[in-house]
Amino acid sequence: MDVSVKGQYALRAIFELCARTSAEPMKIAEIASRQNIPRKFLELILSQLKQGGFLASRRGAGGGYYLALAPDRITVGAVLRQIEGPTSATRRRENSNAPADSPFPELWEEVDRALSSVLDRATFADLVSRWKEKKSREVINWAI
Amino acid sequence: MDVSVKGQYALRAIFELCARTSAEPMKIAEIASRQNIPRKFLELILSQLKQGGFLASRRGAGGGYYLALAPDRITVGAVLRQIEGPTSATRRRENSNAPADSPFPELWEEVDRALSSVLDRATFADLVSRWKEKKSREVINWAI
DNA sequence: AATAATCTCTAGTAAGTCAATAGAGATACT
DNA sequence: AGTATCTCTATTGACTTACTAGAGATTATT
Repeated sequence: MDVSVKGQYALRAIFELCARTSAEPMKIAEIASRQNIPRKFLELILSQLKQGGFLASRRGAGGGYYLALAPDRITVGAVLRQIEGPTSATRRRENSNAPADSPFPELWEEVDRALSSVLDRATFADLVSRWKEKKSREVINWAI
Repeated sequence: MDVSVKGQYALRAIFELCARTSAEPMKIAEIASRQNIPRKFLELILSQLKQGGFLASRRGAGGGYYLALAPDRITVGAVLRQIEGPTSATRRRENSNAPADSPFPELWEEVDRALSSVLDRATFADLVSRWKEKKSREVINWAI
């Protein structure tokens, strides 16, 4: 399971937007600096996320990107599929010069199911709430 | 979960050796032709699998590669780690410019556990037996 | 001992992908 | 009008991947 840097940037960008309380558009430059992502690179990524229906945007002064879906409707798996293209299992099936009766295709399907059971269940609402909870626990520890 | 072509070749090569009944060394050229793998490329792969302790070899006439471990002691996960290098989770942790308190590391650990629960449990003994079973079912269907 | 068969080792390479950058263009607000 | 912002197309340098070449080392056979 390799997540490209681009994919990680995409996840962090969406997380940033989900963690915001306000629904105001957020500037590319602000997301970039808060998440430490090269700004011009992030532009490409956000536009791809908009294509995928995860984000929407407004141009001009006061513009920026905002969520097109509620955080509990966005999963990590869906975002990665949008950014990283067709799942590896699909690609594997396409140009395989393996003997027709190899035992591996079934194994790859098992792998995909296992992966999907994690990634397609993980919504950004979950991530945000788990993250907030964790932060509050840390604060408590500091107090001790 | 991307398995490189090299990794797939490695799996197919080991599978070929595990599916053999005889313990005689098998020539690189024979594995290559039976599994449809470029011969010179396979040489590199087999030598790497030998480094990893999965295979052993004998040179000269009548030489070839043979298993260094019983099929039920070789897992798909172990082979892939040997061929593809350090697991992606490890690499991710190394050069991450993400904010320190991002929620993703935990998710990646979950992913790795899910993946490992499939790949580190899948032995080549399993693969071979499932494959033989499947082949026999096919023969029965032909007879109908 | 000679020969042939086989693995082994070091290099090299063409094509592709990845991460990032550049800069001009379109749109929206004030 | 002027400025702030997203949008689109192209380009680039570094790296990786899949593969090839060829000489060298070892073993079996005759």
